[in-house]
Amino acid sequence: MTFADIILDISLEKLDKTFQYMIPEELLSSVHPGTQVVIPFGKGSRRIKGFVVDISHEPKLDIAKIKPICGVVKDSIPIESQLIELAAWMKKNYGSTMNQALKTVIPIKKKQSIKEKKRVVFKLDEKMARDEYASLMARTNHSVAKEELLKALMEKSVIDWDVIVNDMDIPSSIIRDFEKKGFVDVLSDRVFRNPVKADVVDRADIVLNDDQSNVCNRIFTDWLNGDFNNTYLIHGVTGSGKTEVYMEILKKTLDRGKSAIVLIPEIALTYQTVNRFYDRFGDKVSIINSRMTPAERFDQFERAKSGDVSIMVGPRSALFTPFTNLGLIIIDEEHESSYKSEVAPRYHARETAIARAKMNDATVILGSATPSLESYDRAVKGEYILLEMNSRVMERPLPKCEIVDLRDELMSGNRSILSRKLQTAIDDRLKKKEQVMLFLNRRGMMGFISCRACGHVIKCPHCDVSLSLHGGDKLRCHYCGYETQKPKECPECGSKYIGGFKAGTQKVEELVKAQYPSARVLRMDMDTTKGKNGHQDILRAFANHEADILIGTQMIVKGHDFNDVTLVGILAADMSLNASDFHGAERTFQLVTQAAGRAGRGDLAGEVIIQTYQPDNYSVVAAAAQDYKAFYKQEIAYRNLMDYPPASHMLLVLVTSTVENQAMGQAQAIVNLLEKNFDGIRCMGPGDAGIARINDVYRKVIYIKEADYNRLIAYKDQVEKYLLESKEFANTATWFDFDPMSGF
DNA sequence: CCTTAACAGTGT
DNA sequence: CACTGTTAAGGG
Repeated sequence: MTFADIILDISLEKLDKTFQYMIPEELLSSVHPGTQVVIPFGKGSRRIKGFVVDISHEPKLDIAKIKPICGVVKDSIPIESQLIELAAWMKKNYGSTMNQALKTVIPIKKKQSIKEKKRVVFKLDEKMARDEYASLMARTNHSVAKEELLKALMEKSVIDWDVIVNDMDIPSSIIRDFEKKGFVDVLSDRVFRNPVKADVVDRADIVLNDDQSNVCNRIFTDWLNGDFNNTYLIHGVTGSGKTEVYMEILKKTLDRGKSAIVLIPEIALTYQTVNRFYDRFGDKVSIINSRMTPAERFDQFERAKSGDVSIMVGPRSALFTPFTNLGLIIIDEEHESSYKSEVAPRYHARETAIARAKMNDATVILGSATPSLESYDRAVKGEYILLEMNSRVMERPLPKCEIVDLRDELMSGNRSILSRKLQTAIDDRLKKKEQVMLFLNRRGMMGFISCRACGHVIKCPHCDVSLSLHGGDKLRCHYCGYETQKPKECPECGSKYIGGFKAGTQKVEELVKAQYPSARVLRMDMDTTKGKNGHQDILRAFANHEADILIGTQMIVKGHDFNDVTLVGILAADMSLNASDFHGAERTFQLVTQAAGRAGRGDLAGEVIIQTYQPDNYSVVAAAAQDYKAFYKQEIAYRNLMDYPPASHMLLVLVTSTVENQAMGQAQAIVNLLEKNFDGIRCMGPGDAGIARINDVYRKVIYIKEADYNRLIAYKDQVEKYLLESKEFANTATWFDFDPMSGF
């Protein structure tokens, strides 16, 4: 016996529960998640349409109460079907409940968001109306409400639904009654919030350079040959003009009568970026962002569904724009970790975009100056089509990069955060009235230990990632749980200058202000950007040259072009390098490359100074040379050697509990279960998570490496099944993350 | 969401 | 009593 969970109207918040129906034998093959079906509903078993969201074999209630599905709706498959299918795919591939997946994919209409304005139109002529009124009054006990409504309609033949229900205090059932009797029609027109008004500036004058037109031509040729469902990776150096390429391809997509989704990292979703799309495509473009209310976002999706707009620009969640004729998905800055969801289902926008594109025979374009290793590897293997753009627009030269060895600074007695080289360079720029950006990468720093004399970093002997400091004197590996005492002196050179690297943007700001009292300094980090537009205000102030030096974290790397910036200082490239997960080198390369790309955007040539304790590290060297291929070669060798993604896939299982040994017990039980059931499985852990305790909730992690993604799914399914059955560690919560992007 | 059933209210 | 209006619950 097979059953289907069916949802009636997904977008309605109050009706978001599913109803179970039986699938008749003959429909078994045609019913799957996403299918639209006709079902008998309610007491009279009236026929209504619904969507299948899940298939199961156990009845949830008395089998006698379960009705069978009447049939499958064949023609005109609505967009919801597709999105539900996508949700089912996400559930399977990333692990979550079907409900979580559905909520990710389809925004719920909140009660207050009555975006429909209904009008009641009177259909009776004067004579009929008077007759009806007379017969109503002639009744021994006439209905006051009906009388009132009839009278009102005789005076004014069109009345807003809201006015009748709220102001006149007449129940909606009476209007429905009138409608059934044919007295009135209920019409509804849609009013959308926040419609974009913009004029198209036809910029026919834009001429693409050779690289740019080669990329466009390649894709257009494929399209001409009817070859739409490809994934392209555009690898273009910083400043190579990827956006113009996107514009051309978008235009062609619209010409084909198709719609497009453009994903941009939230942090780059500034007024400036979005304006470029408005300028080119006017009100065919809509955007969504995280500051919008759910109702506003819902409206933008509705506009897309109705064909009102054809291009949706937004962060990860814009991927689920309900376009019925999707032809193109662009993911800009493809390597950004914000494309990975932090909540279940922990989907990656890249994979999910490819899955959605497959359903629509659509094209996916990934763009980056520093592609993720996963993507580049797939491009090298031919899974994606690699398109390179090596020249910068206007032939601007790449900035001059210099690596400064911080160990030398220490040896010469300079204990400052700023190297002597950087200090003189800043002096020089201040004199010339040019601008300086100082970049401090603090994220992902989880208390690694390094030697300030020789730069040696203490690593796990089993996992080759940095060990983290715990409780002052213990070092621990976040992957396998390996633990050791913190050494008193450097095991390499014997120096006693060994410890954590402690410096925040605030400290740097103080220092810079003290050293350059005449300079105007701006700081940009989590603290200074709390306000609604804090972000933009600071960037705008800096762009207007209201400050000479901008100090910040990753935030300053994206968004704006500052023409007067001729010096970029990267204070400690090691910070991200030694984050305790295997992405360290990749992230460092990306950050240094992107930060360096900020210099020399205008007419003046740029200079970049990279400070590091590990000047020979390939990620620093390659970034300084803006040489992605060299970096890729080194890094992929490391990943292959250690069997980290993309060489293999990884599944992270996180077990949390307020009781530490509950969490540990559950985690151990999961490992035991998997090792018993799957021969040769490679489980690491359980160990403490990177942050071992948050708000008194203990966090234990298990990592599993496996080349075959489907086997990882099988492991997850096995664990999920066990979790449903076992009650031994009831006080714990467990979730999964496939190919995690950040440490835990 | 829509339907229904049960309950409260009203005029004669 | 006959009928209408109101409200809350149920739907598989």
